[in-house]
Parts: sequence; structure tokens; C-alpha cells
Amino acid sequence: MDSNKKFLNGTLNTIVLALLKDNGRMYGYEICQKTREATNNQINLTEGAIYPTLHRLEKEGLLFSTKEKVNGRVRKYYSLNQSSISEVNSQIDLLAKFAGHLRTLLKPSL
Amino acid sequence: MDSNKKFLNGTLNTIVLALLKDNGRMYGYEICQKTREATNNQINLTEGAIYPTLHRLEKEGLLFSTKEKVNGRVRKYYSLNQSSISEVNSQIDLLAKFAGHLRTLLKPSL
DNA sequence: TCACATACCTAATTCTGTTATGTATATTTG
DNA sequence: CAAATATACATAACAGAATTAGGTATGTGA
Repeated sequence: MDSNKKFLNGTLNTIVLALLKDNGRMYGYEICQKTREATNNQINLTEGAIYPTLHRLEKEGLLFSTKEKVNGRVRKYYSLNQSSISEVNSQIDLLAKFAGHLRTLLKPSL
Repeated sequence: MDSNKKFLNGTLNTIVLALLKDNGRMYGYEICQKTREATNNQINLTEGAIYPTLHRLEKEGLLFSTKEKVNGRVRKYYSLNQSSISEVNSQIDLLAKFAGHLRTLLKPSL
């Protein structure tokens, strides 16, 4: 129920990049919600983690943001910079490989 | 080559527990070597990470250690405490599930 | 009106891995 | 044989990232 927590460390960056690659355009709050839904609340992204991460990635030049008013509230949408697609892909591959190794180490019987 | 690094964070505890569950009895240096071999150097456990982790897990009561002299050098072997098997299993399951979710998030196409 | 959902943000703290050392013995190699 | 390398333990300073806990503001439903 309270689930992973500590596991998230280090992987959050790449999770965010992967989601944006896949969905084109998302805002912070949405990323938290979608991730919870997609993982049955087992990966519980918190806002305290997501916003600093988005800011960091934007600062690093991997993302750009645009503000938009929707239903009276401001949303800040993030997208991948075209120029960083290959960088993003390699990060995703790296983490995917890591996840594979993890599985091997945890369940060597499989 | 230099690989993951940051990904390791948070997962090291559980990796160690899983290896010990599987191999019964290992010493720190061995855990580093075996993990590198098993993952083609892609998960590069360092001694600066492994020893504090082993000490921590022993302190928490999940492990116990015995020293043994082999070929003139002292080795410190670690094993799981019987009493903590169920705890260890649930941690491993949790991380395995996390790895699964990670895969889903990263490669939604699969 | 009050609670809750939406939507953003940041600061203090904690945790844990990296990097860099240090000690010591055994083995390999030039 | 001396020097380098591998084995095997350990700790300390530092850095980075998530947790926890707070804050602001608007819209909606009871």
C-alpha cells in the first residue's frame, strides 16, 4: 500500500522522460496521477518529488514548458526538446536494462 | 560502461538480501564481484556502498555475520537470519513488482 | 460554507551511494 | 626479488535526490 518509496530514487528522472516521450505533453500534477493509476498506486509519485525534477530537467535543457489556463487554473505543460530525443532514448534504454538485471538478480530462478 | 550509478539507489538493500537468500552465505567482496559478473559490469557495486549496507542490515537484525580465515585472509560471511525470511521475501517481491512497473512505464508499447 | 480536488511551489531533513582513502595479506609478473 | 595487482576489510567527507511537511490559489460538490 505505501509501497516502494525508496526504490524510486534515481529512476524518477527517466520515468518522467519516458512518460513525456510517450504522451507528448503533460503537466506535473497529471504525471503524478497517471503514474499512480498506471501502477495501481504502487508507484506513488509525490508532488514534492515531481516538481523539482521537472524544474531540473528543464534547466538541463531536456524539457521545455508552456503555461496554459484551463478551467480557470494555470497548468504548466512540459514536453521533450526535439534536440534531446536521442539522449532521452539512451537514458530509457539504460534504465530498462537496469530493470532487467534487477529482475535477474532478484529472481534467478526465472 | 560506467553504467547506471544513480539507479542503484534504494535498491541495493534488497539486491543484497536477494543474493544472500539465493546463495546462503556470501562475503562483501564476493557480492561486489558476483554482481558485476552477473550483470556484465552494468551494475557496478562498489565496496564503499556494500560494506555500509551490510553493516546496516546486520544492525537491523536481518543478517548475521561470521568471520573466517581463508588463505590467510579474513573473510566476513553474511547470511540471512531465519527469523527475517518472510520480511526479506516481501521486500524482494516489492522490488520485483517495482521493476515490473518500471518496465511498463518505460516501454508501454510492449 | 466547508471540504475536497486540482494545480502550482519550496525548504528542511534524511538517507544512501560516490569518491577517496587506509590497512593488510597473497599472488603474479617482470 | 621487488613491484604491481588481486583479495578483503573498513570509514569519512561529500553530493544528490526523495520524503515530509508546509504554503498559495481556484473550482466544484455536498
